[in-house]
Amino acid sequence: MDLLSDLNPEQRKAVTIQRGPILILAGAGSGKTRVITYRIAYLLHKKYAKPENILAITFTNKAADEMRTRIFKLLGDSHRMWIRTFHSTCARILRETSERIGITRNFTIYDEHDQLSLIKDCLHDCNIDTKAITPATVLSCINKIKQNLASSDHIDDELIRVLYKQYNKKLGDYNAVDFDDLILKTVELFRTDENVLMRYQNRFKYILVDEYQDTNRAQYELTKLLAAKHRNLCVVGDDDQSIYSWRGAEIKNILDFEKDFPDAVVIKLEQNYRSTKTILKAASGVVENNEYRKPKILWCDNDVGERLEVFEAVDAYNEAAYVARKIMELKLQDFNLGDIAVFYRINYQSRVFEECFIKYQIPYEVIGSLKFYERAEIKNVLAYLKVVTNPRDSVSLKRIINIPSRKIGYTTIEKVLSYGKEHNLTLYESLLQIEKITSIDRKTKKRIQDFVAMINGFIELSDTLSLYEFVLEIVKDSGYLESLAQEKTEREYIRRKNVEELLISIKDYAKEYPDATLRDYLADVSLRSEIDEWNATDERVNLMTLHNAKGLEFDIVFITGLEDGLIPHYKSQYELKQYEEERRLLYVGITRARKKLFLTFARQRDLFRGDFTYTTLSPFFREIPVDVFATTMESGLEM
DNA sequence: CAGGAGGGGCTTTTT
DNA sequence: GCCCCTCCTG
Repeated sequence: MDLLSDLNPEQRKAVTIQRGPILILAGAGSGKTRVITYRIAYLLHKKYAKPENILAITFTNKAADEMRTRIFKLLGDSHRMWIRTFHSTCARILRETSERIGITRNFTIYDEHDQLSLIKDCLHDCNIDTKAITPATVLSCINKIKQNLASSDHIDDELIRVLYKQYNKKLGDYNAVDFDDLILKTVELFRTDENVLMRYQNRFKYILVDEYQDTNRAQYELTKLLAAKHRNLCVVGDDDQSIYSWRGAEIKNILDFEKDFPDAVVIKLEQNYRSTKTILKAASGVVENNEYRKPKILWCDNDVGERLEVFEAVDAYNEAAYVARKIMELKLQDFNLGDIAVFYRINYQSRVFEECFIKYQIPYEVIGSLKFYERAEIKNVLAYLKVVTNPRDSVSLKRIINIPSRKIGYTTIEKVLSYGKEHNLTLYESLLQIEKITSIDRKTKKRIQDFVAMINGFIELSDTLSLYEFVLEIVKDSGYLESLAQEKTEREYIRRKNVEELLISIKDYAKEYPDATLRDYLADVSLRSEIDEWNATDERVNLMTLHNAKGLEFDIVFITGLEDGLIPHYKSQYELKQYEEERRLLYVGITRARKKLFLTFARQRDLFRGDFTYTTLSPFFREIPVDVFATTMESGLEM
């Protein structure tokens, strides 16, 4: 098979091992995606596996789409394989078997915003002041418990234990799950139902997990359960690129793989094909200072390349102007704007770059900050769809009952809710019995009855219309589109444009997946991230956080805001494990660059409007070997 | 009882 | 800049 000729000996070994557990420690730019795709192609080509026996897990939907495309190019077919993220894999498994865990196929997936609404309701129910404990704190505790597969009996904090139970009870009542539930409930299902587990074990004879260093406890457990029978588990990752511990990721999953599978074949990919020698030297200089890592040496055969340019800016505006000027120079040198990326630690930093790039007329794309599917107007439309598929979803129902304004306000909802609590009914069921609630006046009852009649009408329609026609019907009939059409303010205009954009995207979706139901659509969009939507083009500079940069590469990279308190972030300064993760974050950023790297920092930065602080240089900056820097610096940098 | 206007608080990273 | 809370009006 000639595809093996594209590979170096280590890569080839990883691709051709027929069975058993494999750990691939793949340094940055060492061709790990190539190894995974070629391995899948090889297994199928050699008839070791059928397409339906393959489960490949990626970190983002975008990575999954790319992998599918690559396999399609190699084999001419990529159907029946499962190439998905952990979350979308589990969503699908739960959909196929949901009745066994007490939810229906129509379950709603709650995002962080929905989770917070639910937690606020719980706090409200328990008469707890949000000043005593913030909803965000509760959310973070709940997520952690689920990510670590912790038992609720072992929660020390009484308050959290009560809230945790209440929160989960509500999710159950609403026929809804949160992100972490997708994994957690699948693990629980596999643990309790041997037949279901066996069905999936038999199906997935070969399992491949990418970015294994960023799996959490629940994902680890899920992987182990699925692979227990055939033991053809191939995990790929790099401990130096583990940057999601705050989301429950445990670096020890990759460090201890050989303990879990003593017969594992370990393959190290240490040749970097991406960057210049200079860039690699800078990256190594930084990451070598970490204590928690497997020792390794990344090397490359590429050119020495250009040295790193450093700029000390007066403030963030000066920093952005420098980046803009450099980008104009690069453009004159025939670089595509699409080959250029600007990275920063926090989304907030993107604003100054945006302002500046508009002024300099540099086309750009911001990836991540204001996520399309998290915009209020988009969530409103989706909430209508969620209520129609799952009327028990009270978070969505509450969201839309008065959007557009129907004069059904807070006090009325409270009355309906307390009636529901008394009679053990969901919000929707209570609305159906609105006649019986004596404390609500005639006029309000009429408004509610009209609303319920409208929703019921939508539910009936959902079977007869196509996905696109149906959504169009809803935004028109509900009066939502019209309410945005007033265009009194710039904001309302943008909102309407966004809703129209959503309609177009639904049309495209329906074209791509003609068989997809409303339920499929909702599951898909609930699990889509901003990076998934991003399409690299030649014409626009890419702006994103260091986290979003993982797995990507660009000719030219700017890493900005190299200041103490930003990289490392001030909240991660005090604990060594977090501190080292910040160092890895910088390492990830540096290793994205193929040809040229720019580092910038600002002497003062406005934390938020008008409040300036003087900064000091990032301690990580001093770890970069001095001889990789260009000698001609734009300012008198004190080293 | 609904809803708009105005004021104060806080911002890490995201499937 | 965004969200949430409060206060006031109709």
